[in-house]
Amino acid sequence: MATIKDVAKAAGVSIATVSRVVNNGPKVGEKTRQHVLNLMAEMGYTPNANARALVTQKSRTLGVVIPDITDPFFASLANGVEQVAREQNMQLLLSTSKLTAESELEAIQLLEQQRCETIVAHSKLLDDKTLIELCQRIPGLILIDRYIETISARCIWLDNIEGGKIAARHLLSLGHHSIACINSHYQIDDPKLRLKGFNSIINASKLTLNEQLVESNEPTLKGGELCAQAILARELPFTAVFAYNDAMAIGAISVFEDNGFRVPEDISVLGFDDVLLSQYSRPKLTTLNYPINNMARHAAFLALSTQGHTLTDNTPQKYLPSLIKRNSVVPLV
Amino acid sequence: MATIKDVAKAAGVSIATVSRVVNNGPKVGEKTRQHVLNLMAEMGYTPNANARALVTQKSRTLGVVIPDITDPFFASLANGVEQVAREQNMQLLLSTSKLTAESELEAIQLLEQQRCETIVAHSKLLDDKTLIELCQRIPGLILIDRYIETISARCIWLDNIEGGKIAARHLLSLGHHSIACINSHYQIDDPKLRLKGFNSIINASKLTLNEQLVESNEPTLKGGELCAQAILARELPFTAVFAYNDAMAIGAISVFEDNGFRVPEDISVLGFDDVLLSQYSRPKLTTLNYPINNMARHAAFLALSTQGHTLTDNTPQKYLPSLIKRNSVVPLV
DNA sequence: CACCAAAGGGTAAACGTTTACCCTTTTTCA
DNA sequence: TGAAAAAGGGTAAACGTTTACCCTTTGGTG
Repeated sequence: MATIKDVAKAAGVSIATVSRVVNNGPKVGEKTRQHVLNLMAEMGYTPNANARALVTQKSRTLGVVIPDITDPFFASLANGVEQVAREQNMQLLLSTSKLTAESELEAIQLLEQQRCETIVAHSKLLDDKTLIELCQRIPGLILIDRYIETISARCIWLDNIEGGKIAARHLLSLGHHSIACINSHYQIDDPKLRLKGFNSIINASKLTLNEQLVESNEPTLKGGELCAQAILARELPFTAVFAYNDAMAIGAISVFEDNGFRVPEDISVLGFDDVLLSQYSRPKLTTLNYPINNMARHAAFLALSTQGHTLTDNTPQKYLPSLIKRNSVVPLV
Repeated sequence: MATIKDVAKAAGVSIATVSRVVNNGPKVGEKTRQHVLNLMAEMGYTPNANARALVTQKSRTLGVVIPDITDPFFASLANGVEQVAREQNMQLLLSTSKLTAESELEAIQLLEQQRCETIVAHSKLLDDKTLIELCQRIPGLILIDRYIETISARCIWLDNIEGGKIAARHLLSLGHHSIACINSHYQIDDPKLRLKGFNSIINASKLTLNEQLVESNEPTLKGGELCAQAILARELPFTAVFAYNDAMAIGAISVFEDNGFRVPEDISVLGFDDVLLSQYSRPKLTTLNYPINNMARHAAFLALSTQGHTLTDNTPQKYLPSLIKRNSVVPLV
């Protein structure tokens, strides 16, 4: 592979000159510039980003850590960071973590080795202490979907409690009083917080959530199906369901319909996340929008500004989900 | 950020020794190793991947070019490459291209600059000539979802014609004779080839495809809806639909149902791609599986072997879609 | 015509590693 | 006991760039 030296030699100039034409620098005459440009094209010269990064101390690289690109939610997250990378003429380095603390740590460290100028990490399993240390050591590290008070300036998160409240208010306002909950059984805060918010509103209106109508499973289509079956098996009356996410909601809907219930006529189903899926389902899903793409963009910018690249605006780092009304939730008649 | 020199100085050894402990090299005594290890941890030392890449001439980096991570099909592609990266202890560099030739070229060049050891590129818009040149210059470049005869050894592609044939045979075998086609209007080969294969089987059984029942639009949910509306507007009888992809199929289904047709009872709908979506839809989609994840893995391995990393097996590089029977297609009664 | 500035371009150090080669100390074994 | 081999560790070049600093030529100004 041709290096700057090869080009310099071929052109009969110094490497400094070649470097200047590559970077559109000053101090190079028009004929020389053209001459060098021609030779570069001819020789197929491409600057070596590693060497550049080494000498300039800037990798022009943005890292992102997620568990799974295949999950539309995380794809959307990665997409947000990618957009910023593109706008800033940077590259996206993607590191995936398995669902273990060690794996998350490793993913972050790999990105650190690459000297990413900035890292947006979705870490649910690493403990606060480790994350705090990491943030101290890595200036451009931003945590997304996580809130740690000590380093809140480095966090971008969604208010899950408020999400649960919004859901409860909406269902209540439509006259639903017997509501089932289909939750994730993952050992992270999100499911607990959403249920907590939901419960608080239910209680505030002198109602109680029937424990028998709350089921947990993995946050997937299959998990949703299993929860729905379990709930149906109890043979208790209910008119609405608050699901942990859209995939579970869709799984539940299919079970309801297979059992002769119509959605939304017999049972209203409220999702969470507003992933693409929710627009493809029948009926189209009423859900809570999780502005993950915007949050990811924000995280990326924040990370850049931490490095002094851009000036930091002061948009609050706590986001709120918003209700998207489609067709899976209707008023109780 | 601490460098190897800092650690060496603190430990009172040479940088060579530190380098050896970092790389688990030989020629370093147990006490020295421990001593250095402790200091590294204490100082928060992390090796600089750029410097390493420069001196070893290996970036341990795998690049992938796709138009959009958010599209489940491409997410699956990226996922395949990512799996290989993980297995090989390498990093994934993701570069997205807009739907223009220049943008695709730029995305590849960006990855080339990073000296990715291999690049898996999904390029539909770049012309053959440019791609051939690129393959000549970049040893680890592999083209996925594209077939160019001159460089077929560098291509991994799906047999779209055969896909169309499989679809036609299946529908015909179930007794469907009046079949509508909902196609993509993108100016790439895939839609044409699928229709060509489809047509060839139809003709072979002395039937003809009614031109009035063929509609094209963008390969999305919306596009599928528009096609379905256009076809319905013609008021011609048909009992089955062959859609370009699952998204279009789902869009079409929703239009059919909104117009009082039941799927599959009144109209059978056959999709293509077998993305996650197809399992989430109601009815679950009968579709052709596009083994993109495997193809991407294969591409990544192929790219690595081109570099002499692994030995190349001789799996054929042309893949065939396979029929996945779910619930959107039934025999004509 | 002398002087100076501007324009064009070269030299070499530095970035953080790896590794071939060399040197010293310790161990092994005849 | 002595020599050779093994073990442990150091020196310095090289990877491909960028950039501060320096030098030479040209042209303009008084």
